[in-house]
Amino acid sequence: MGHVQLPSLVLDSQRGELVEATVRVGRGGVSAERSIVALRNHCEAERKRRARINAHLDTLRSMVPGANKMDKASLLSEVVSHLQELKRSAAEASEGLLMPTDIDEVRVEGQENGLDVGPYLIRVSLSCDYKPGLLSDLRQALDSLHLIVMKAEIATLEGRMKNVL
Amino acid sequence: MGHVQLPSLVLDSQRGELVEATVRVGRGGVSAERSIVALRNHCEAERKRRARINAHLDTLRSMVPGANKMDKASLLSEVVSHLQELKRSAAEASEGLLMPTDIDEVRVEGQENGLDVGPYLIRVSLSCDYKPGLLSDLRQALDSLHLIVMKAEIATLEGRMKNVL
DNA sequence: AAGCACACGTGATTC
DNA sequence: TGAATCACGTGTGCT
Repeated sequence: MGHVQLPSLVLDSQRGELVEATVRVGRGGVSAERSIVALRNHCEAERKRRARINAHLDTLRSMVPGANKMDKASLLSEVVSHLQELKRSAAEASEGLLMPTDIDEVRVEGQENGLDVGPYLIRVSLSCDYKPGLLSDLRQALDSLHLIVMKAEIATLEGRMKNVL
Repeated sequence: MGHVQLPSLVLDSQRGELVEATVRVGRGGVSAERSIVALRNHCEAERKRRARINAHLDTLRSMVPGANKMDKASLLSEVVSHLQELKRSAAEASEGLLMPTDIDEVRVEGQENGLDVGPYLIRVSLSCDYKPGLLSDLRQALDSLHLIVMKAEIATLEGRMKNVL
């Protein structure tokens, strides 16, 4: 297991000086073979490794909108979220480009919240020819159904409208 | 600086047992104050922290296509690449309207109508982070300028909004 | 003081 | 064998 055991070398007590620990186990000096220089290489390599990792971590911080000055764990968590979000919106953006079409469509994907009654989420997407006042009509219909719109994406293209709520 | 210095406590040599190092510096035992339990809490907290980070790292591994069994640095590098790639494809997925994703922008392309005064057409496109009430603010601004909106295209994507009038 | 977060040096493991 | 990666315990600083 990874413990501190039989420290054959001790570092400094002053300025990064490596000192041989006076340890004699059984026969002759097993330690202090040529290790001092090897150890230096080792821990310097490790430092370089940490630098690489932290560098990538920093570039991630710069790419994620609000993630500046977040601790390492939260940053990674945020990166995961953003990655999911981008994958999702990328998928449905390429699908939204096939702007459906000549036919009008209303699709409802609901997902229960765990409670039999009470709040649950549905996702409705509709696309049709746009006409003035359509949005307020939609809003009225939503209100009459006691639905609260959490997030809306509206796109109009060439007189067609797609609406994802 | 962060070195190993004057180890007042030594761990195990066997099964996670904490042993006081017989160190007497000058006057009386400065070490072994209340440290044993505090140290336990400390290193256990640190272990939990590492667990969180590595957990997120693992979920990242599962999300990135070919990044299974990559070392930590390469994984993060790959995550950066994929994040850029997704941002790019998400941006150009909005196709006809290529949303300038990073910077806010207001562009006005005016074209005279032939008359020096009187009605003329302008085409304004703006993109910025979306916030509630932004649309009505925009409408108010337009009204105060005595502008009539002939045609509007509105698209929202990932909290960004593009607006062509 | 008491908690968290980070960088460090080092033992173990793998190729 | 060295080189490279990881997990660990610890020192240190910030709050």
